[in-house]
Amino acid sequence: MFSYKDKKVITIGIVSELTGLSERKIRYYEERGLLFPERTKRGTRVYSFSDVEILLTIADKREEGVQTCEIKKDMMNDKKKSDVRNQMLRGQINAHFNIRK
Amino acid sequence: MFSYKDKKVITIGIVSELTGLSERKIRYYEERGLLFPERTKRGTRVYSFSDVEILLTIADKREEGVQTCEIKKDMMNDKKKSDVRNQMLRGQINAHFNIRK
DNA sequence: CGTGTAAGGAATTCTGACACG
DNA sequence: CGTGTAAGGAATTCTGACACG
Repeated sequence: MFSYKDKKVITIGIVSELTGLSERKIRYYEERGLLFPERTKRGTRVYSFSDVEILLTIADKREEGVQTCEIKKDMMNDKKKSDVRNQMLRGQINAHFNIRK
Repeated sequence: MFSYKDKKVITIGIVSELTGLSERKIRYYEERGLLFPERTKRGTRVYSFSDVEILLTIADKREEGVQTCEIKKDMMNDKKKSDVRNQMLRGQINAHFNIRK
């Protein structure tokens, strides 16, 4: 359920190299609620590979001129869809096991 | 072929938290040739999740009193074995495709 | 709105060395 | 051999703000 992909261990400097985005931009997108890094004890932001992927998506949309609030809506929608998908999957699994019972 | 697990993106402070090992130990095990972090442009060491796993293995062995050179030999052996395994697998795949041809 | 930058402080990382054993 | 520590410097990260637009 929890893989390396979601483990928050990458500091902002590395994320900046990985994405080509300035630290300013990365912090700003967080401020806008587009991603949620964790913090180390001392307050340094740490990101996951998933966060890096999100940032790359944001970078693409920004290049197209899409505003951060629009990007956020899109991401919420994608999340909803995948939530629905997960619910359906769970339903199917339940159905499967009910038949077998 | 190349996954998040092998991507070198974690700085030594985070690795230290993740493994419970002091930075001194982590650098020393590198000096002994047990793992090979990369460096950022500015010279900071960066590690992968694989490196973190290696360090946890080292920590276990060190607790048992095994010396670093012994640990290194073991790791070389394990590597050889998995190399052999990979060769065998490749052989099987080739055989499979030869039959189909 | 989105992003750059200068500012000052606090925490990080690096290397080479001394210490103990 | 394996690890701690103090030392000094260089690079990182953080926040709040001013700037432009």
